[in-house]
Amino acid sequence: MTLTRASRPLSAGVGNSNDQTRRHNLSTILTMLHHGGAQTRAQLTRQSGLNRSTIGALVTELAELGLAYETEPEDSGLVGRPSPIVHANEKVVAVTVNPDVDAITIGVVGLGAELHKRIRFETASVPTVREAVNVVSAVLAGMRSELDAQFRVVGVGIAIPGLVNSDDGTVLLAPHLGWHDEAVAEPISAALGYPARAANDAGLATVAESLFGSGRGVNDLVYLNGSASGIGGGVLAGGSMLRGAQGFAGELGHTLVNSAGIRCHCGKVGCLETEVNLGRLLAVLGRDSLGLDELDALLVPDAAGGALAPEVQAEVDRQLDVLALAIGNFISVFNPESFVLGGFLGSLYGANPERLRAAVKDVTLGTLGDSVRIDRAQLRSRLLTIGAAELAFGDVLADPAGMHF
Amino acid sequence: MTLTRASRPLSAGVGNSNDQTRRHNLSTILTMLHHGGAQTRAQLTRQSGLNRSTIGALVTELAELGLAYETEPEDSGLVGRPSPIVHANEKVVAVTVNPDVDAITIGVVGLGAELHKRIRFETASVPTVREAVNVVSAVLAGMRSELDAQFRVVGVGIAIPGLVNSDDGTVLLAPHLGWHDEAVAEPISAALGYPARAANDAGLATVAESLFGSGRGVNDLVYLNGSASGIGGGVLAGGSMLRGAQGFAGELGHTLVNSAGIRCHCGKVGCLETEVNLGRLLAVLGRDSLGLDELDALLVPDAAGGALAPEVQAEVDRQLDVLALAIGNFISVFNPESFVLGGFLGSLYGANPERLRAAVKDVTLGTLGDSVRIDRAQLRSRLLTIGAAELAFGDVLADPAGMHF
DNA sequence: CAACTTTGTTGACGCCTCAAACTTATACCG
DNA sequence: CGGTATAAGTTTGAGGCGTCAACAAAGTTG
Repeated sequence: MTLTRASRPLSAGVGNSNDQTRRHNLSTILTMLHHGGAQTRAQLTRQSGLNRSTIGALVTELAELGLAYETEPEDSGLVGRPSPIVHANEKVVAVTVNPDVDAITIGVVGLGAELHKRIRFETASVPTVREAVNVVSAVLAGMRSELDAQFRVVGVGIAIPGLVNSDDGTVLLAPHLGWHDEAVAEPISAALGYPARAANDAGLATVAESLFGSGRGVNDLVYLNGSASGIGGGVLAGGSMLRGAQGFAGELGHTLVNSAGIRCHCGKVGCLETEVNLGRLLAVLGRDSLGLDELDALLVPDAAGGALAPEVQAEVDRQLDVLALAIGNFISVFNPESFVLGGFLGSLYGANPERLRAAVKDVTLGTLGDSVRIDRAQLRSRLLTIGAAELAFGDVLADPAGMHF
Repeated sequence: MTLTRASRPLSAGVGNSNDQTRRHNLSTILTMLHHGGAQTRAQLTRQSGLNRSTIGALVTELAELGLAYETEPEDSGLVGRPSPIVHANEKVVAVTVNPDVDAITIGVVGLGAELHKRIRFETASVPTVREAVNVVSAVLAGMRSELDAQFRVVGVGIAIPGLVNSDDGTVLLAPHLGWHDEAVAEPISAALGYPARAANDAGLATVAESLFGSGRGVNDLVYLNGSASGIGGGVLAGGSMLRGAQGFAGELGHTLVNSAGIRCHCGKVGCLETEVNLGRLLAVLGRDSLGLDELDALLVPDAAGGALAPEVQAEVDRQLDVLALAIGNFISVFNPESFVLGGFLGSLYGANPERLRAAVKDVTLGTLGDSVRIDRAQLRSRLLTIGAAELAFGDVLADPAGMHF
């Protein structure tokens, strides 16, 4: 069972509550198309449990709203009248913004997570909010005519490497960008003329990975991402993201793993991200910086072509053991179905999967450790763009008929 | 934002979907009465946002179902026609079972969390599942006539100090009871003839405290309970309990707090419950065992009448500092609105609240530590009984019209 | 006591989904 | 090749539910 407290008002005052039903059903169908891909009307009927007639009406309405369209039935070879295929309209797009220390990535993503376009704008130095807004404005101005002609933009999704209050799109603290207590969604929205939302990048990555990557169909998963700037994460619990009171939940890099460790920039001692750390890996590898593919080539046995140097192996194993401690904690706390490891954590895992699995079993109660899956992230470079788009799509998906373009 | 994946079938095949609406609304109103206490129809109308007429119809239906009743309006002194007061029917009850090492507590709790009856049956030794079932059967047989005459039993809720698969009511492991891999809900249901559900006690305590105790109105809270057998907990996230894939989420006592600590029975080293521990407190107090009220009397300054002995103070402060580390972790992970401390953790906190608050601030990022509240649990001895009842009430609350008695 | 205010009650209305009957498009089979 | 079976889109009517508006009821205020 799921204990839930009384939900807030059913219908916000005005309007017939059958509208609510309709809205909910439209939302469900569009979400099925967006997350599950194109499907026949017959499949939608079966999956939703709704009536044939109702699906017909709903699909027609979605088509009229320009959010979906139908194509000729495929030659399925099955007996019976063929059912037309319903697609979420990939021309309905979200603009995504992903500011980083050395670049700002801007994307255009359609329903169904179709990546139409992506532009990486390299910056000379770490951008300020104002600079980021200017870059985004400029890039979008450049493709305005194309955007207007070919697509319908429903909103902007912004993925921030830091603590974001996702209710109002304000950045509380993004250490590596040097942003703190600044409104981000609002100026971007004002500059572009589209509604904008911002959220933590790792949380968005979790969403993306759970919907379109390794976590497909999983309802309880923990995503851990390792980047040069630390470890971020996100938790999907019972099918929905853990937000927390202000939307700051999921700072998994600041879990205690070593009481004798060093002090983290967060003020605590022995945080996961001070112990499991790209910098330390680079140090034993004798490198300054490294792309993810290069890292894989150096660490993953198959790719590395033989055994690792002893000091590298030792550091890898140490980091894996520490990671296992943290994962053990998360298992006790969340009891997830699976873990998804992204960024350099994926490479680290790839370097010695058995060691991590065994270490995790060591630190979990009874048989709990056996049932939990550990996977590498799948979405790679598209991850954040797709996650940010999901943020922007939230409103259309929740109320397809309520959108006014 | 709240990203949620496509919800499962809207209507489970059969029936008009207006039924769904009606069910949902009935559920909402009954839940409001149960959790929020008796209210006038006018209040229900305002809170729910539904129409006056609709509330009228819903209340009438709930009354016909025997789940609610109306009483004469109170003399409010306000202008206008007085609105009758609607009550959840407290004669609709759940039977609760709470097996412990030295006793089995059985309760009868009505809607509105009214505790009608509670019987503590002391056992000579730690009970087996079979013995527990027998005790419950015997106790219920004794009050069968009273139960049948005065109440309507909707189900049985069982609170287990251990890992429980709440889907099928099976105990995976309850270390202190010595139960493992045993069905519990099923034999009790068979013996009593009522539907039965089982869940982890700390999780149920969380529910109870969040609905009727310190956590009223809070949507994101972490509950931590300290007992002689360890530390359990539960997490309310976004208004619903964290369950995890198999329902084992919330084992907060097994969070790492000291890498140089001792090995816990769970296999890990330096778990919260090995460091923050009633046994250690008793040791410095020179006592063997202690009731909670006695503990308060010895630890809490006001009650203790002056300063604590230095070695006691030192141990208290050490445990508080360690607890703060764990709380710091939980803040990073859950970003809760408040913490509720029950059992001996409440006394520990009471002994030096400022120290814990200060230590928590020390280990949290930026201003996050300032906004989080720390409270002692309120429900005390009624806690588990009310929590277990909530488990049994789940079905009626979710679908008031669907119950067949 | 009349005016005012709030709330319960009743019946008309619109909307939604469903079920059933009908139509269409395909495969299967002799 | 034509008839039958099957699956699915389409059309139509029915039933249920919540809203709204008008009216009735039951208090307070001046």
